[in-house]
Amino acid sequence: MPRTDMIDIKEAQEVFIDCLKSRGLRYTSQREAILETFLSSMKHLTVEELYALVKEKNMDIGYATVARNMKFLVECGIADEIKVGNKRTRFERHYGRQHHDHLICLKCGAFIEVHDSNIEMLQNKLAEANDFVPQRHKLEIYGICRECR
Amino acid sequence: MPRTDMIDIKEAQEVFIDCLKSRGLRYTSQREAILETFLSSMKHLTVEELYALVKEKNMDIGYATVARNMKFLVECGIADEIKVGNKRTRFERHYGRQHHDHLICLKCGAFIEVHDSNIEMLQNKLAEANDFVPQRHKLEIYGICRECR
DNA sequence: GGTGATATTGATAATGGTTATCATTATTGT
DNA sequence: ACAATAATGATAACCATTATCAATATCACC
Ligand SMILES: [Mn+2]
Ligand SMILES: [Mn+2]
Ligand SMILES: [Zn+2]
Ligand SMILES: [Zn+2]
Repeated sequence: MPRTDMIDIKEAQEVFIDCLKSRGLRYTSQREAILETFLSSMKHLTVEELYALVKEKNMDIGYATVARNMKFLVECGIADEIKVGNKRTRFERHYGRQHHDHLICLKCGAFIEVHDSNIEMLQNKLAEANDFVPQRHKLEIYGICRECR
Repeated sequence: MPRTDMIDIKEAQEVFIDCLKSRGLRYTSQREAILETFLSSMKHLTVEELYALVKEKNMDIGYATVARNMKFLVECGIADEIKVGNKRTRFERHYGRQHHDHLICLKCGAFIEVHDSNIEMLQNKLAEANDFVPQRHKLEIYGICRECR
């Protein structure tokens, strides 16, 4: 694991601990394991996948605990939810990252991260032109990735 | 109801009938009621809402029949599915309309239809730059609409 | 360190939307 | 009319998510 990731995890840990404290909540060993496993993976994980990863580290943990705490990570700004269709919700790191959108492969399910500030700018103009105050958006392009062709 | 909508419904009816025929399926009174009610509404409807509308026209019909046939309408290119978060799937007319995206109000749930060909063009370039063959996309901007401010 | 208050955990049940099942009814072609 | 096939609709099954709650762990305070 590269050093920068270690530093990121330490920082995120502090953010998480502060966020929990401000709500009268505690930083438990389960929460530490979930946070570290999540941030180390660098993938777009489901609760089930993360649950399996935490258990691999000979950590005895319950599915509900993982699910519950991923919600807290989202509320604390450390994780983001990704909902595609009716499939299981996935989570990705949010803290320390910039906004991005996704190209999603219909064959292998890969998430390719992209960003285009021109598109973002035009989106804001589009909202403004409709007297609409934008708060967030979701752009997903579905198709076939390089490897699947 | 404006005349153009009547014509639209007649056209869509033919498309639906042809699509059903090509699959060895039949055009029933329930399917007619679902199609006409759906196309007349001009809204982004859930199965439940459409089910209620069909029943209002003193049509005795089952929920499963509405749900099943909305799937057929999608497969026949007459309707489009809209899935936002984990909320119930909504349907809108597809046949005879051009592609558009949505501004979605977080307060009242309104769907404002928008289109920006520059954004669409940039999306295609973005996909191409990543060696990705786009097939479809979903752009949703969440915020507060004019009426809710 | 002991104590009472409060939060956490994890097994399991409940929920809610969607889809499948299947006996009954309707339609079709001959 | 008959046999074949599809459609319907009540209900059950499914599945991801969320709620419940008894048992356990942690905290603040003395
Ligand atoms: Mn991502
Ligand atoms: Mn629309
Ligand atoms: Zn792929
Ligand atoms: Zn609104």
